[in-house]
Amino acid sequence: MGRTSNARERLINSAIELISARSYTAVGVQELCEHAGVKKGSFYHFFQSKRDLTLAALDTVWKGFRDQVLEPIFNSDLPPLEKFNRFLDISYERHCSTKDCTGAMTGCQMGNLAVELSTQDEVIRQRIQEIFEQWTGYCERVLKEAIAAGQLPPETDPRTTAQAILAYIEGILLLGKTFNDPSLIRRLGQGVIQLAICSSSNRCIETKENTLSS
Amino acid sequence: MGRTSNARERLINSAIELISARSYTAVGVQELCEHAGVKKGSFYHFFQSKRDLTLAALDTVWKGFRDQVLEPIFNSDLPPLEKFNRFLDISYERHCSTKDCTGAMTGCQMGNLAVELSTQDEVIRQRIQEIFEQWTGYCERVLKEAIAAGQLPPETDPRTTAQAILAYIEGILLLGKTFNDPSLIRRLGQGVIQLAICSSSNRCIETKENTLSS
DNA sequence: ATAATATTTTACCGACTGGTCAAATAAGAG
DNA sequence: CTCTTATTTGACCAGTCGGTAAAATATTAT
Repeated sequence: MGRTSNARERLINSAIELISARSYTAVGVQELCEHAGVKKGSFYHFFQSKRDLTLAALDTVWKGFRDQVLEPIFNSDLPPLEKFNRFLDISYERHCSTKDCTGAMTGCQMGNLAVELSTQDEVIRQRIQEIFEQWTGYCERVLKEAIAAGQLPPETDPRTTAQAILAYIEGILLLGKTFNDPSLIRRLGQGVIQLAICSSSNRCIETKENTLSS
Repeated sequence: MGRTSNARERLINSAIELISARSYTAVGVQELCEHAGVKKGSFYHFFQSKRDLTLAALDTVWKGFRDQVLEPIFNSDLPPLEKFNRFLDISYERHCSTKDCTGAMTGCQMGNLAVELSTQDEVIRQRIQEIFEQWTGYCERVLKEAIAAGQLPPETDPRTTAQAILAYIEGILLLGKTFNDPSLIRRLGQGVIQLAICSSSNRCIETKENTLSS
């Protein structure tokens, strides 16, 4: 009963677009409403607070990223370690197109929020921590595949290595944003495989084939 | 002639403390003034704008970091690659002590500002870009030392590798902040040397000695 | 057609935003 | 001691912040 509306979805989409382009604090509820074509009273009909909308936007971003990027790549039949290269190729394309549209490389939507809000909003921090843990879960499974396939030494610690890879990716996006230059994803992305090799031993171990060539 | 004052320095110190703990936008001019014991009129006697103070704070942070951390370590007589491990040890200690004091790991002061403001303030973005370029300059020199000492393959590209290392460090600090857990610096920091090895060739090359052991 | 309800609208709140200005004041140099 | 100048002070600005409350309005299920 009662009427229906997509204002909630419009608000979430506006939040993703505006906050990604600028920052959480730099975008106000008023601007969010104007961009979504929603009056402020309606905003607070659908969300308890600006933070609440941000949490919803965060979930939407994560779901989209997981379903459209992570799942297709990490469930594909590519050789395990090749999946990281494929991931970086997709990331490069995505960040190029947003830079072509807006003039600026915006970096990682989740990493941006984490940096801005982790010390200020414990709920948001924990949500992003959960997301990053799921994120590394995908990497971890691929690393185990690679170990099973003999492409990584059996002493490799999949969990730590997965975290190292995520850290490296986030760092690349941070640097790319700072330099406003997506090509850093290309240049630095090549090193991501090195992070996997030899991670638990200090000696370097030969890989069986040239599985690392892009 | 006329009186003297350290209000300018007090404002810079307050900016470093408050903005590092929260964020640029989350800290207002009013709060900055109260924390520094300065009236707002004085603020605008010393600085043209909030952004101006932030640029001054950025310079102070960078100078301190360079003089107290980078220079002592990278100009020391440690084996070249060992310098990165030493750097990470110091970083770990620093982030632990700020977490013990404030309850939160705050991450990289410069990286935080870069993430928050790169898309919004071109002047600040460029300043941080310059800082990061100097930062990588230190890494680059160490990598060249290591190549000369035969600890890295001669095909190593020092510039790209230096950027990769900075990206990895920034990523570790981002993840550490998100998880509010400085121990990530320890756990993930071990991988930093892997980034240097084999970075330009796709084959893994044996290091001459166990120069990488911590 | 109507009743129940989901949505929209409008007006409003106190607090705070970054920034301005001119007058008051204190301290250095001569 | 005085003159000059750097600093301090407090009042003020328009605009925005996140959030509230209640009445008006559609809309859907019956």
